[in-house]
Amino acid sequence: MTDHTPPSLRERNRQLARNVVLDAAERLLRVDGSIDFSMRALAAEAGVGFATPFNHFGSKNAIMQALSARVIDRMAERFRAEAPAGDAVDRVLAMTRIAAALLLEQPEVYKAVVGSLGVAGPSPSAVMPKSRSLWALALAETAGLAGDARTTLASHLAFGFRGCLSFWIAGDIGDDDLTETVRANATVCLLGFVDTARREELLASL
Amino acid sequence: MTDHTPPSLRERNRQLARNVVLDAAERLLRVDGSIDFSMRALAAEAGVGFATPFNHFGSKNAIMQALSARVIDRMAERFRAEAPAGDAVDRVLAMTRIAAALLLEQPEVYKAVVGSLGVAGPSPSAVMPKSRSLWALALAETAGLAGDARTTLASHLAFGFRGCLSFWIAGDIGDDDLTETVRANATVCLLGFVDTARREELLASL
DNA sequence: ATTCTTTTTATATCACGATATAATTTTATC
DNA sequence: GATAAAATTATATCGTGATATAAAAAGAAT
Repeated sequence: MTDHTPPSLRERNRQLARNVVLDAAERLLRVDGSIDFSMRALAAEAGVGFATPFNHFGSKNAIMQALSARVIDRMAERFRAEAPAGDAVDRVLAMTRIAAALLLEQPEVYKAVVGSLGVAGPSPSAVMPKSRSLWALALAETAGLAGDARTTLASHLAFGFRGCLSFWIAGDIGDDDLTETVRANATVCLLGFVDTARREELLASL
Repeated sequence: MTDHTPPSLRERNRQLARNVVLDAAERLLRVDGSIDFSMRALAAEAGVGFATPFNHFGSKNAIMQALSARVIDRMAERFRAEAPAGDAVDRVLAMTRIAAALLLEQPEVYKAVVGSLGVAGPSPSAVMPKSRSLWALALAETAGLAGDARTTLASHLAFGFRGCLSFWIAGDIGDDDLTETVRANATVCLLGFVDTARREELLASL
């Protein structure tokens, strides 16, 4: 599946230049706390010409979407590193905690980054497959769920999480409430797929 | 609670002018199918000065958010008109159908409108209370659910629905799949709160 | 080394969203 | 009706994202 052909020098520099731009964008988001940095400032911060970020990504929003993909990668990375014990329920709840903790490390930055996904674009954003596989990772190869719910459940965990983030970004959910909200949301999704004893426990946690 | 003081002539004209702008924005969204109309074109379409929409709403995005509120109002309006029979489960599923049908009447328009909610703004968007009360309306005064789940469930139905819309807007969910997706999502949320017989029926519908 | 191709750059230009200002019109009060 | 207050307007201006163009630099191929 993965491509093992050695990347050419051109391709290597290309990826390097892309990361230079993305890192610079993240720095500017960090200091401004908002998406309101100019493409001229970005080019200057990255140490490249004004047109280069456009050549690589096509638009400012595409840069934000590329940053979004890195956010999901970081969540999966942390989840794998932590390797939470327990069944599928425990792992999903751990994922909500890990994901929320990451977002809350730099709320303004990640609000701007994740918020860039909700806008209509010319082509599918391809973020849904990434997000779904994040939750499939939490559900993977673990007991504790009824039926073959894992495939469909991953999607709906992704939907619910995304919805929580939308309201968080809009300011309707405060930073202090995010962790609890995403945990409760995942709990509601899981509730229909666990056995009776576990169900009582989860219900009580709502 | 509601204010019954007679609106002054000033206030009446103010509301009128706001609606003139919003209607014009909706027309432009209809013909362009995207948010890429200029504020100059909007002012011309509305028959007002260039600065007037800014005076009323403050920004282009605030205009889109005002349109979003009208969308939710329309969903509630249609739900009340249809007054679906059945218990809470039936009513929630009916709401998903009604909401999706409305959005699919003008997909491009509503993608642009709803998409404007996902961006970080200076103040809370106040859309979450509206959205939550929409789902509370579907759940209201109806049997079929365990515990006092209604209050919290309304929130999580709103989260899940919002998440589905985000992926729909991003193009990851096609128009053809929206109705089924939001139905399945609400079903997952409801699954943990219904009795055994109903649960089997809902599970089979996934 | 030299050529050829691709990429990056500087520069100019465009329409846009947003704001400030002052003139004008509309509404409320006496 | 005259006057004060408030809202709306036209106009000018600013920095922005995005694009086009041609020059410069970098890499690949012979």
